[in-house]
Amino acid sequence: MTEKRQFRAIKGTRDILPPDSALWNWFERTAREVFETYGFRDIRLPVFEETALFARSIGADTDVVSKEMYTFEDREQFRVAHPLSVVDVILIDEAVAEAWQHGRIPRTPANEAEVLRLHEACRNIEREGIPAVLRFLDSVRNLALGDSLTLRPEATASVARAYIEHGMHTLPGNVKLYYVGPMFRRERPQKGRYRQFYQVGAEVLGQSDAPGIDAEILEMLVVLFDRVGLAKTTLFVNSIGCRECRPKYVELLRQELLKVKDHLGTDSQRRIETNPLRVLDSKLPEEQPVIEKLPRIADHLCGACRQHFAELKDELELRGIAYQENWRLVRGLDYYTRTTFEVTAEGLGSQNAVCGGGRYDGLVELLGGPPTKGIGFAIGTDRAILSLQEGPNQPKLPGLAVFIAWMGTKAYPTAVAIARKLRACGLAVEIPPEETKFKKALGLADKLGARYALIIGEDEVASGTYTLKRLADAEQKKLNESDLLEYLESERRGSGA
RNA sequence: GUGAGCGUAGCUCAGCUGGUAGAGCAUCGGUCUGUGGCACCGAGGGUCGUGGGUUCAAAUCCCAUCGCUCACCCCA
Repeated sequence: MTEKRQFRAIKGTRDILPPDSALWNWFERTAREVFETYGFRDIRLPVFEETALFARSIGADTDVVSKEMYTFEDREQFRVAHPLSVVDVILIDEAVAEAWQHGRIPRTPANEAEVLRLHEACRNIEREGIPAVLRFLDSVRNLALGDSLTLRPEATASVARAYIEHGMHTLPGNVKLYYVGPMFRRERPQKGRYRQFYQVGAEVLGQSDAPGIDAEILEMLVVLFDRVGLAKTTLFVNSIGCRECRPKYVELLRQELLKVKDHLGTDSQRRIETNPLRVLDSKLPEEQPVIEKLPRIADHLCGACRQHFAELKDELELRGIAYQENWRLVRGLDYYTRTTFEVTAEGLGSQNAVCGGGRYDGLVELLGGPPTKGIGFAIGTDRAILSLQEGPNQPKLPGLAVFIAWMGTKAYPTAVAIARKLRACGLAVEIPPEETKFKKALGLADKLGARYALIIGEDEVASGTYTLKRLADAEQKKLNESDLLEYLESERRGSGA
């Protein structure tokens, strides 16, 4: 008897089914097309990396790293079967001893204690019997043999790692890369937030931090959102300064917050110590008057940052990009400097950001690479799709073009041959694998949303002309094979399919 | 991690204060053996999330558990 329980997608993951998957593909394809027109090229990255990469880049103190990552140990040795005899145990014991000697077991204090315990258990097997064997097996299992790996919670760190690893700083000009794929974060799911979620993002890495780079990236975003028809998006920009001026501002902010501490809620009071910038993000209505009076970072930027931000805004004007300056827009990740930005859209519930990004001039160096400037963004695909589906601009995506209704053993070979030719023209064609009455076939064609039904019976085969019926208005015409191919191919181009 | 709401057919849901399951849509078949959408008729499909308790009797009341959803924390 097989088990009756049903398998289900695990919490925070989901299946994207047709027809939704078509919308997803179209969105990602459009992003690729737009990005490529801006000179970006695809980078395919692993979905997991050394845990330390994320800890270093995102910041070990952030929630993302401290409690929201899918981290696992990459074990590869001592996945031993249960020992069948005392001899087996002794053999395993010897193998462990040798591995320890040669450093194949990482020499951590925990492992050292485990190895000692394991040897002790082995020695006592004759005297104690089963309990010692169980202790022994426990210790074998507890050995932490592999590297700590983590499913990527975001991709910027991976891009930076790849940039360094492949010496991309020697490439001519700025390195412009985009990526598309899943990310993983172990959070409580809610609207627009999943444990496996998808992003499309882009990064520019190189020697220059010219505001024109920032502006171009924002232009590219606006163009993309416009092209996919995302409704009611708003671009917010801010500058959060650099390593020079930001710490001074944060300290000033902390001092000011302490003065008004009594007017803040418990969450914000806690943030005064943990991350004062986040207080600015608070949505609590009663805190708003207090927050409005707090010092603003724009007034405390160093000369260079102030100029950079001013030039960015000039560049945005120049490009005719609508934006709102939002002094309360801060980023949670440690590596951001200067320019930060976010795009919000409608229909998303409380998680209304579809895109976030910013400049991270110190990141590559932090990861051991050469001094490098960088800026990038990530679009939350789940949210973009959600907003698209709730918005007014539903793209019409081409579906099935032709359903071939055939009857009679003489018609079948002709139908199969024509199906292949139509498909070779790029048309989506469905052909029933077994004889189906025209009535039923037409009904199916209709339900599948086909634009045309091609009717092939004994008569058509005999005359060499086939009946093409347009399902929308029931108009029929008789065409020979070459006219048919020509007609449908021009129809395909016309429908943009 | 915290809080709230909800779990009845593939989907959306009804089933009032307990009397052992129903509708619409969808699917399949028929009316209609070379032509779809409409209409009519019919069929299949549920151990009412799971386990326990109260009761003569539980989808309904109680407890537990699992799951889903939304919000908070945090963040894209």
